[in-house]
Amino acid sequence: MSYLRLAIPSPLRRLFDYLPPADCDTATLVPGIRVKVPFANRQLIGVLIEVTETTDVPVNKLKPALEILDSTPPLPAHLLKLARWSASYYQHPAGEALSQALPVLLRKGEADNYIPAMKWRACPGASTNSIAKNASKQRQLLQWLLNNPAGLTPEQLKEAGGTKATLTGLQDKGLIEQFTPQPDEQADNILREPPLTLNPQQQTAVDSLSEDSGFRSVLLYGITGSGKTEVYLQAIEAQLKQGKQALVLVPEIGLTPQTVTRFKARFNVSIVSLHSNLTDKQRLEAWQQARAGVAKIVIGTRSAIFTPLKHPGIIIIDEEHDASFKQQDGFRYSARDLSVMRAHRENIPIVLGSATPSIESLYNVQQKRYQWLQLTQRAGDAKPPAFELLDIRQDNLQDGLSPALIKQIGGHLQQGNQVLVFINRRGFAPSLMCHDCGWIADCRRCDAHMTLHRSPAHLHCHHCDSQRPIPRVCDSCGSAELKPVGAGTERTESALQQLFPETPVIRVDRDTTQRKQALQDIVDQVNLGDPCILVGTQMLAKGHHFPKVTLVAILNADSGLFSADFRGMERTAQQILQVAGRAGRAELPGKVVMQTHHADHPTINSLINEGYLAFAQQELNTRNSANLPPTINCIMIRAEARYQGQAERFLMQVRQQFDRQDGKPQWIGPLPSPMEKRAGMFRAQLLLQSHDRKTLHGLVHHITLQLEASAEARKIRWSVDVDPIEMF
DNA sequence: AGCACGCCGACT
DNA sequence: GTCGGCGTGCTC
Repeated sequence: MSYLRLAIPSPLRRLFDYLPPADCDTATLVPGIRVKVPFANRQLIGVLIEVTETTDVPVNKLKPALEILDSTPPLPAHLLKLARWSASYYQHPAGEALSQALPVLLRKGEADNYIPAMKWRACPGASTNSIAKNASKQRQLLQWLLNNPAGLTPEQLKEAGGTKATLTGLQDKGLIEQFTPQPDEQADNILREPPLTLNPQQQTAVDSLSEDSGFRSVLLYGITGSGKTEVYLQAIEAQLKQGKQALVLVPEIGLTPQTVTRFKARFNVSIVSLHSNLTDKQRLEAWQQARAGVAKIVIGTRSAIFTPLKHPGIIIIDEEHDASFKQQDGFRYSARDLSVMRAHRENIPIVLGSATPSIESLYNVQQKRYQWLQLTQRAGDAKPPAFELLDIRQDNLQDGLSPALIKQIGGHLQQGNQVLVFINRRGFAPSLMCHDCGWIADCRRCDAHMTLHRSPAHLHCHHCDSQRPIPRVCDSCGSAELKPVGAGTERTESALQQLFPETPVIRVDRDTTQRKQALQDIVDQVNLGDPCILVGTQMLAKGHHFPKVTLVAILNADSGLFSADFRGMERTAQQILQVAGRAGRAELPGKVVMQTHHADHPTINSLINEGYLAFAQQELNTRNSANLPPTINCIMIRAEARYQGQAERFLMQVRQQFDRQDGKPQWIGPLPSPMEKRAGMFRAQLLLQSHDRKTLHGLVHHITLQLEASAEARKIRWSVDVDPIEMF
């Protein structure tokens, strides 16, 4: 008798055996296919791990599977293996990890039958001359098709302004036709526009990535404006010429239409972008096109790491330091680290690119695990920005702005330039305080103050999203003297608008860019070039170029300096350089002014005087001597529970049960999380560290299996975070 | 994680 | 009377 051993999407860390469905020839079943099964009182989609002849479960407990959903596995064998490996590395139940590697529709049991989409192309010998002069739409569309001999999808034509009527019109004239693209067909001209000329450093990088020597992991350090993207494009070009595909991962906010446009402008091949507002159906189709080899370039965020490629050629991780490559809940994998593993297994090169590489990746270079490539020259005559630390200890700040800064902003505006003001806080003010008794409006579900918003007016907790009206009087003493304390983007915006009434002040944060096109409209408006002040958060720091900005002001440069998280310093440095990178492009020299209470802080000074690499080396030394990652391996066990102390007590029991007291691995905690109460739950954490990864992982594997079986552990929510990047 | 079962409080 | 709050148990 044969049994089906399946991975089921449930939090249980084991496989489940089933009887084959009636009249099923088990000899034809391949690992990786999906099987619909009854599980408790519902139906789930499992993935076949193996067909076995034995089972440890009493045979009368086995249920028959309901349906075999695939004849061939949706996920190719090597990705199935990668997904299983990552489940074990990140200590997550295999069934859930496997399920997350599939597009949503396949998880739900949808058929995996890929019908290649028909494309349009111009008929041989077609020319715009045979179109009537007044049929400008048809003329335009035919010209566009003539420029794209590889053909265009109906979606692409719609984007270009093609309607059903224009297409049928052209088809009736025998000028265009529909055809089924062949997956492996090689476009004659891969390039749509000629590549840019490379400087020697870029050339070295492209050459190194194009040589045909299989797996290589490369850290590409490229300062802002040094042309990293051009290196990516030409490295991809080399792969496309060999009929291979490229996978490009970008941070969550990096996947903008402009990013994709740049790739589409360069290449005459099918490019799919797995952005967040695709429907599940579109996502599945894009995934299938990549697997079939039709889509030559796949651009996506973290989850795109499991996209199958028929002819893998290269993987690129842009802004590799970005935290969004690590999933922060559930299956806590790092797409960046997994992609190195994937490239290794597929024997292809991988590029990790950044102007501010993570300390881990720099360490990997020093350990000779990654190859080092650098781009240190800016294109054209662009000069790096000049930094100034503005000591605000003695200053009377006006809505968070020092007099010296206001003066400088005025100066740059007067010269007809633009100013960017960076403040990493949304809302009007981070708190609302009673002037008479000191009471502060707090969130009822979190250990946090409520943020005051003015448009629309309300109190908002940025940790649990709860909202309430602004109280008219103090909760504690009844006084009406409630004062906003501190400044966020809204307050900075209104203060600057009052100071510079003639100049448009444009706020860019999550609240002003909710509408789909909003950010793009702002970028377009700013790049018209008229003087203006941009006020914004993170959003301003990534990806967008503002050539006319000559002054970047960072209002709270200190914010991450004394963070509870040891990565605070690294984050701060990366953020400063990211924002600074917005200024001083092209012919206009840029200046970065940072307001600080710690103008003599040695780390900040070394960052701005000696540069990022010198800073990073110091940081790495500090980490090394303090026994912190990346020189040591970490696993965090977190817990959250309804009552105070409950999570901490639970973790204390875990430690007592599993700490062998021999000092390896090292236990730190349990401790309440830095914000103990969040969204109504009390949280605690227990950290395990060791230089010996095998021992560490072995112990935690043992712990998770024990916890899963324990009745005590079922009363609270616990999770395991391997290689955590947020320490709370 | 879901989902059902089951046992107590406040509603039409 | 019963609707629904969440503790407990189970998943081949």
